[in-house]
Amino acid sequence: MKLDKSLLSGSTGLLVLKLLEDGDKYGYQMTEELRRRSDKTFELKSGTLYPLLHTLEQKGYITAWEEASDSSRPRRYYHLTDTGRKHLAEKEQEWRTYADAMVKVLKGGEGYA
Amino acid sequence: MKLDKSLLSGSTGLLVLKLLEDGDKYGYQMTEELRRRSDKTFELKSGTLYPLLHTLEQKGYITAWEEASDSSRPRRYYHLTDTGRKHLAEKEQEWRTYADAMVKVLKGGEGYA
DNA sequence: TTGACTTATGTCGATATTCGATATATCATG
DNA sequence: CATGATATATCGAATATCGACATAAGTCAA
Repeated sequence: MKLDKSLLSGSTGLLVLKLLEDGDKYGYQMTEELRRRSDKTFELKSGTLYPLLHTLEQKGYITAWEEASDSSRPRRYYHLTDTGRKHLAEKEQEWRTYADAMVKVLKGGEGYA
Repeated sequence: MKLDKSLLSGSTGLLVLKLLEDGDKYGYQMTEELRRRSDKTFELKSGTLYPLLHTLEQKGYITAWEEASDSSRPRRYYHLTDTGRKHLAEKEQEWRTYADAMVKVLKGGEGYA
């Protein structure tokens, strides 16, 4: 089944921050883990992920550090800051509020009309 | 609490079609009913609603008819077509899939790492 | 009666989000 | 040695939403 990607847009930041709650991770790893944890529902594209990570870093929610490596291209690990952790908690609450409201509307309007 | 409007963006079309499932409605009425049924969580702006209605009409999901009136500005009522009804069912299913995946990710990754 | 508020539909430009395409580079596997 | 996986990144296009603005009729109180 082809899913409309825009159905939950705006929540990608929340998902990424949530992944970092468990510990530092690098971009590609996040893509993989998100696919796994969501049973292939969320497939983050590189064109979405990397600009998003830069934005989250600019906002102070995450910080980056580079894995030391001689030969190959270094991995950029990201770390969830205290500010990011607070922001994540707020966003999680917001999502629950929205999801609850959605359920209410989808339940039907028989009792209202 | 100020809610981030973009958190569930993309689902507005689904909400509007859902409202029309109960019967024909006009734009302003949808705004009111959506606010009521969602306990003030969803507040549809006119700048969002009217262009959206025109788009849904173009796609054949809804049809419009004007309330007969001599003096005042006529209300534009919208009707859910069969195509729209099918589309609504698909979108509802998609939303449930996404919401389920969201819950899985937000549950935490302890069991995965 | 005048001013404010609600009802009602609509456009426009700005902003944000996401995707697809493209680019680059390393490593493992056949 | 070519293909695919790993890994990060940019760019332009498409889309969604909002805030501001415009218009116009009805209601209600000072």
